[in-house]
Amino acid sequence: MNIEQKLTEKTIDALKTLYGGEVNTVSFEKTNPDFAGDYTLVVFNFLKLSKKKPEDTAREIGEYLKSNLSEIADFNVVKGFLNLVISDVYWLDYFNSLQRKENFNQPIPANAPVVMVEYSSPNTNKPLHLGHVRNNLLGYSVAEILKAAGNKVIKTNLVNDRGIHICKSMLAWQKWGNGETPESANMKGDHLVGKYYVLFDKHYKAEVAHLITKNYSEEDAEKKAPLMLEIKEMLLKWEQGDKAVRALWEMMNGWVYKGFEKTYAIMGVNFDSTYYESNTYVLGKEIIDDGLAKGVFKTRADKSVFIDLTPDGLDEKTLLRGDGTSVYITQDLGTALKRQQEVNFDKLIYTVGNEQDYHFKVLFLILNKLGYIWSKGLHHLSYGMVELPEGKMKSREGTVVDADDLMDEMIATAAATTEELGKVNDLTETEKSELHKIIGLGALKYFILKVDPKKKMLFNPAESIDFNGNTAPFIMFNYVRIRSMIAKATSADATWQNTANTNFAASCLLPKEKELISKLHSVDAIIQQAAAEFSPALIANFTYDLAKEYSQYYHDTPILKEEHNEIKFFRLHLSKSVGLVIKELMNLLGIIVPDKM
RNA sequence: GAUCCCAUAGCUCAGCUGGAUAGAGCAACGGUUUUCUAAACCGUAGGCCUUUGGUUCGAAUCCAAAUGGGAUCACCA
Repeated sequence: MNIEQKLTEKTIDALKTLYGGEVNTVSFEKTNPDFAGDYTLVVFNFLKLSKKKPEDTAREIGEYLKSNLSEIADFNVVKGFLNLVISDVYWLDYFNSLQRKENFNQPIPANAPVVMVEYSSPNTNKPLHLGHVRNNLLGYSVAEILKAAGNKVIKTNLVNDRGIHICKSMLAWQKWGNGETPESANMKGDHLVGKYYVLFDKHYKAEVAHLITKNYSEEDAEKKAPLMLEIKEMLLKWEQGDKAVRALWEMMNGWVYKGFEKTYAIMGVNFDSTYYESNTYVLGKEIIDDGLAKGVFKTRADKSVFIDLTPDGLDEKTLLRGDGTSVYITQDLGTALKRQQEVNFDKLIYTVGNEQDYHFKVLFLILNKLGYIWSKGLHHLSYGMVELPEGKMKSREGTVVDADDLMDEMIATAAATTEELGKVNDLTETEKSELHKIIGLGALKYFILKVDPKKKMLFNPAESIDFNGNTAPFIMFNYVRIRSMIAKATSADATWQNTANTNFAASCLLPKEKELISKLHSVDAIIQQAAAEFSPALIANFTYDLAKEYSQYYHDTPILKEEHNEIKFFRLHLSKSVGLVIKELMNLLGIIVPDKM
């Protein structure tokens, strides 16, 4: 039982003994740094029970706790706030018992909940941009956090590899590509395909403009433009399985996959399974029949199937076209059912931007109405858009920040900064470039993940991402100092590692040391909270706080230079623990920490 | 027209399950290095927590409205 649970339990006892009150739960908070103490109980809520002044109530509870809990060294009362001072002995004992494991990926019990995390879900007509980067980093990190919190996690990707937008780049390449390939163009496959997607749009817009000069309405021009007609025909051929179209489709998608693989590899994300919409888009018919049989869905005169959600404050939603073909939501219904049948998940997390809030609301509601109990386990991890100073990114208007370019720039900046500081000249070129990658990508990942996923975030390309302050390089820097110090200590005298801290006098514990131990004490709770809220930002901000505390400690406190071995060894052990925790928490964000920098 | 989301320092963000004097980083200004990695540390300055009303012993936090910003409401995905 940890100290918070003990406090809660004894406080409930205190209220019963002192005032005869039955209370189910009380909550403590960390004492405000301006006051003496570790935990604070706000007693205003108990005045009805005590029928006494706040100060008296607080004092009486304080006295009860002090005499019934050996961990409490002292207490003080300020107005209605009861500040409890936990004894140094408790913190030191806790630290001694803390056998911090090397990483959080402990064996997961066989009966652990199965959680599927879907993320990335790219279109195969253009390269990934900053918006996708946020999606990928979030999905990957949330999956890792869920693992650390004791879940069986399956990372999954749903690739949008078909549809009219895919045909656009295909047609453009066919018309104007002259057989260009990624090799001949010396270009990543996804970028090459993206080039033709943009090219299509350019020609298409020209056609539309031309038709408008011939007195077509804008709407008509968009529909009648020759390229639009060709595209529709191509899509139809694709659906009919036309050999030539399919071959072109497979070739160009192949290019894109090769490109994506590279991007994923450098980004450091991965998947346990991948679904392709070209396979899943026909799914869902089963569900349609089921819904019709249950009377949840209805049929219109033209044979299209829909559900009336107006009683739920939503609209009518079409689920199947009149010609019997699937729409987006049909496929999602089918894919959800298929996944449930295949992996029997307890939870399925969809990492998708908040522009699709309505879609997922409808999707979950429909599954619920169909009586699928498992639909309660579905969750839309809805994240905010990444905006540029001039607004939202738009692929077609070219106002996107390309993922590959951005990562390259980050690595280049990291390289320049590292060279300038010149602290790692003993590394080989290979080691150096690996280090630049770790620092540059770490900075980018941290920059994105430290923001609450639910909120939109702003990225200003003109201002480069910081390497100082609340950043990954700062956190890494503290880790590296610890590593360096420990290496020195060990090469001088390795015995410290085997020395327990049992002889260390609690009276020597510095306030900062107590704070650091208290911080380590709350790591597990933070991980659980981050898992419950699907929020890597909580991990990021906690890790920064820890690193900052440590940085101050490191600055103010002699460690290697401490003369008394007992104290020196304790400080080394404390530093080592902080280092391990930093490493583990950063890994949950998908960030690697270097040994030198 | 309807629904949903957002508003905290010059900028980017924490804090939001109600609690004490609202915190970081960047940018600005000043200081710290013969001593464990200065990508650091310390200090100064910077706030009507968009506004108004309500609930409460107590509101940045909960509720309502207003204002401003964003998104969504396809037989598109």
